[in-house]
Amino acid sequence: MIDGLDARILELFTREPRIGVLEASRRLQVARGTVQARLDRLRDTGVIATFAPTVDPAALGFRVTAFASLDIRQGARESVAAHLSRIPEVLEVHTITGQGDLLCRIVARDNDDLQRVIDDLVGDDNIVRTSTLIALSTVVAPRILPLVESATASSASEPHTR
Amino acid sequence: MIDGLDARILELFTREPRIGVLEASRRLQVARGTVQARLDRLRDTGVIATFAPTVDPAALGFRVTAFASLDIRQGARESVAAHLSRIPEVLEVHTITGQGDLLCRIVARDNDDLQRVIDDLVGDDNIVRTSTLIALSTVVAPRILPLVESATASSASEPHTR
DNA sequence: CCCCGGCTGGGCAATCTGTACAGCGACTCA
DNA sequence: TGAGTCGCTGTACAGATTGCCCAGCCGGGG
Repeated sequence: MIDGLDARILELFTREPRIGVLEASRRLQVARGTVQARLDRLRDTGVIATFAPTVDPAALGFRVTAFASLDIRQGARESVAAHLSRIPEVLEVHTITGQGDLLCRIVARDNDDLQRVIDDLVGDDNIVRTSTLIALSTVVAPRILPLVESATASSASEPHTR
Repeated sequence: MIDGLDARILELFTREPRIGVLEASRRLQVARGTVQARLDRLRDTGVIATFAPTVDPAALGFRVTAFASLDIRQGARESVAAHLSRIPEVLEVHTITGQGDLLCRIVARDNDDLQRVIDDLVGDDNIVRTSTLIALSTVVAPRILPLVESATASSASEPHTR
């Protein structure tokens, strides 16, 4: 899917985002056009989902992160989804296997505020039961580079440098 | 913490990351220096954690996302953390309240591969019990703009435009 | 009433971007 | 083996952008 050069490009832009295509090509010892083409391709294929800056909720004052598991009434998924998407503190929601039906990642300003957010959450009658886990600390910060590395073809084969 | 202009800058750069400072200043009808200063400040204060591109694991071939809850032996957190950080498919780990001790976000190429990843996970003797939830679909995709909006001072007060 | 921080509008040199083109080596298919 | 294709290189050029600086202006706080 991606080769060693792609991986190096991703790594470089992850570590030093403001670097620019030209400087990147110098660092990687390849032609500028190559970096540009690779970057375009990575974007086109969706590997790079977006170049948007990453915003830290904590720095916005939302210092508490929690995961809420919701049991919802049969067939009410659409409705609940709409409800959840109207709550700004809900950062992402997944349908999941297991006891709960939905898993939400939510944030709040503090523990009291979390209560408010949860009250908002369960404000929908289609939500039958909830269970909330508060994230106390981050053991492994969100990361992607190790995965990029392990997804690299050359890390498994591909002898030629290309 | 942040005002309306900050919020508009964040929104603009989130929607059209490649826009550049100059074009952004035109769109927002403010001086270029202002956008530049705001952007610098947002970065310095940590609101913008990074300008790194967002990589999509699915596009790398890791189409399965799961959340694993781990019960670990007392006092073995450090050791387990090190163990987890060595597994590329582990994208983030939080210490949490509740029954489990750690919550991991993991990805895998497919369901079979997920089994392999989980086997890797529980390869540490300090992990007592695990419970895995597979994400079947994304109900609300990771987002931050609604939160930015709700964190904006002007959305609550601050009458002057500044 | 003065000072200060923040925004404006302007300017300048240096750099980068977008784009194009020809050459070249490697690979694929006949 | 030969033709065609693909990706990378090196180069080129115009136009746009960046980083940085400055003077002026304005409103709020002391």
